[in-house]
Amino acid sequence: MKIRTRYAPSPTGKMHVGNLRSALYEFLVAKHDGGDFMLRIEDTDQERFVEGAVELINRTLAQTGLIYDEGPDKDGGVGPYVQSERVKTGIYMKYAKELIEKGEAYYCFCDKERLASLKTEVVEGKEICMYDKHCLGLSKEEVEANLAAGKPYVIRQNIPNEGTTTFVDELYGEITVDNAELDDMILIKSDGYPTYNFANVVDDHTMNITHVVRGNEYISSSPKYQRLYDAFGWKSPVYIHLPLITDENHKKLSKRSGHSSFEDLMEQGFVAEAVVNYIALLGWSPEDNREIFSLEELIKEFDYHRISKSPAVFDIVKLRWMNGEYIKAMDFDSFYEKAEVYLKKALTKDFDLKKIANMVKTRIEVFPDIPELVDFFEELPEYSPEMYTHKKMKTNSETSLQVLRDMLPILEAQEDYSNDGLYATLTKYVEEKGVKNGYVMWPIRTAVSGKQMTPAGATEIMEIIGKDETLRRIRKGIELLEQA
RNA sequence: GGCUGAUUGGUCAAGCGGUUAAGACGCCGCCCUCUCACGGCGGAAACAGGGGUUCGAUUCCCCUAUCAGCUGCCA
Repeated sequence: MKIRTRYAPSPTGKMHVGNLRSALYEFLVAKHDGGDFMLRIEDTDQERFVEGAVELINRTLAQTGLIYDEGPDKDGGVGPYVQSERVKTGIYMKYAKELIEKGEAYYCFCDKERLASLKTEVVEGKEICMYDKHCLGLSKEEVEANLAAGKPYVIRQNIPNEGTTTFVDELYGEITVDNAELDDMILIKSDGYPTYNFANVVDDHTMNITHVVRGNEYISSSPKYQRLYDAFGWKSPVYIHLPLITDENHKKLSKRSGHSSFEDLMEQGFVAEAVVNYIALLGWSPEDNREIFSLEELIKEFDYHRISKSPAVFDIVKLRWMNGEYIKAMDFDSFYEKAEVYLKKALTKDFDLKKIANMVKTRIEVFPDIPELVDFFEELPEYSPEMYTHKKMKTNSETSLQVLRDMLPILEAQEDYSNDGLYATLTKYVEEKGVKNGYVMWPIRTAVSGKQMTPAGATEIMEIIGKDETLRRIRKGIELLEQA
């Protein structure tokens, strides 16, 4: 049988790393087996609906390559399934009534006040209560009368107080709970909309979802869902509950913890492929030690049995490393395409940007790293003469001053300001003096860059900034050292 | 509080009764080198604790601790 999975987000905002990983795994579970992946918008809570959220979800899925296979669309294309649309078909109410007839659900007319009076214990600021099945005792006539009177109602699942319920998760195995622990959850709200709890079961069944892949937070309500499947006489799907992704403090990722939505990551200069690759490895590992995977390769390698059970910390440092790997692996043209805008943030003069881009390619992890790496080309920064002192190079302000003074006339006379030409000139001096390369290179590089570290050597820098600017900067260095 | 689950270096993780307990990120050192980075080599660093079961437990069971999730007419 063909595997069918779905990503079922509620449209309440941006997609966070945890959401994205759920979507990824759902996609991979299906695609690894040649199955279908669907998108279903769970918007039965009208109050929480956020304008534009559906578009955002669609865009994120498209950017990451998680293309869904089917779903209704006005234009004849493929769109997501939308629960609020399905409500109009009356499907949820129809099934809820079927449950009532079977005695697995019942009308409840209790108002807020009565429900509030049930609340007994307060834990961590939250009141805890279990519904007392008050309305289960209503006679058929009483129910009819209430209905006829137009009294607001909800439909609740009827769960016995005895016995246990068991469901099987592919990763966690058999999980059993006492029925007494299970509240008679609301299936249909008083506004006629189904709750997520009910809609997901009806939808997963009617959409022929074979593998329900979802976050760990649903594991404790799964027994209730299992009872629903059983009540309907439906075959339950394969359950795969995913471990949580947390922040560095081991707290569930939230919008407040920042920088963890896919959108934010994109803004921070990460590439989508790297993000997908990284989160694939948060909670799953391949058989071998490989870490770099394209989506295609993930599809090939992904075996859901290897998903781990314990929560994982989202480590932005490792993501940055991985992003750097992706940048290094890019061909130059596509790299330049993305790098150009950041290069131009720091450089306005007439530089050979491609040459500079090449220097920077192995030195950045995200694109926004670029400007501060190259800004000295544009303008020589203020720097301290102490920078001329370097233990290993055996340089200090005196030797540096000497080198700069010696080199100035040579560089003034130099016509060829290509990297090779300059290098030849400098090494000639090195040989004559019988010193180490760095003894000369360090002070020159310092003078022309004003920086402790640069993405290129002295001669490459000189080639970029040209003769006039080189000489200007060297004179400035001499001046600085003379004053010191 | 109750229920459910998780627990291998700082982090991601392999391991599925017998291993010198992989690998990666990060960190440190060395090499390369016109600085830094890249690349190469090496290093420090872990089975939460206690009981069992077993000839033998990181691996299986129980207890404790810690963490997390759930405990909504949210999903």
